[in-house]
Amino acid sequence: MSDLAAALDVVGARWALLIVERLLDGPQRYGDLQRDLGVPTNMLATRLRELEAAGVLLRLPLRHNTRAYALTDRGFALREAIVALGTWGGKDT
Amino acid sequence: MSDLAAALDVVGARWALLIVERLLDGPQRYGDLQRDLGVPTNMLATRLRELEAAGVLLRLPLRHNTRAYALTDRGFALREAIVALGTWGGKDT
DNA sequence: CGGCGCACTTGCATTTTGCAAGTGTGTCCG
DNA sequence: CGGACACACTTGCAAAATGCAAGTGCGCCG
Repeated sequence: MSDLAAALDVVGARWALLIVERLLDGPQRYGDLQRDLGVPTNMLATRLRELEAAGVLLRLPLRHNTRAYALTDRGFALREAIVALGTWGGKDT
Repeated sequence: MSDLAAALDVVGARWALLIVERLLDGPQRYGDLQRDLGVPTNMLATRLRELEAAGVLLRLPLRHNTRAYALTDRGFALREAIVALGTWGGKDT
């Protein structure tokens, strides 16, 4: 399996890279991600579980039933790829 | 819609980036892509149509019922993003 | 102790993906 | 001339992913 295929296995699913992009700005709570990205709640829950299992992000308990999601080092390492893709998507030519 | 979302709209579908990666090495024929990537034939046909419509690649007729697929400039511009993702995917830490 | 906000889960409908088999067409071999 | 073949797909259907809407559990605040 190529390196690219390995990467897509982790962050190739729908919404995954958008979630990571949002977390590049710092930890976010579930409701924030949901409202900012417009992602369906069940998909968000599923992706957060997968990305946590993949070591891309982790859960920070805040209060009782409130927590934040933050990128790990591995997660922050996606910044270059995300910036490159964003740059490409922004060019209309 | 963010730049990243715009990019994923074009190359976010399954197999799309793998097809583009393969074409970075130069034009390839349908059967080559199919065998090299192991992508189902109906998905390959669909993706090639979408990527052509998006201006990422184009069809080069070779002979009778033989053609090659080659990246456009817009397609080659994905190289940086693909390399970045591949690098990320290759790191085990 | 009753209602609220937050972080989810659950139950389907819809869409996407995948497998396997079939189609059309031009070339090659006899 | 005719039949087998390679190539580039298409088609039919099953399985999996995605999406919508409503529901659940649980501390907290009044």
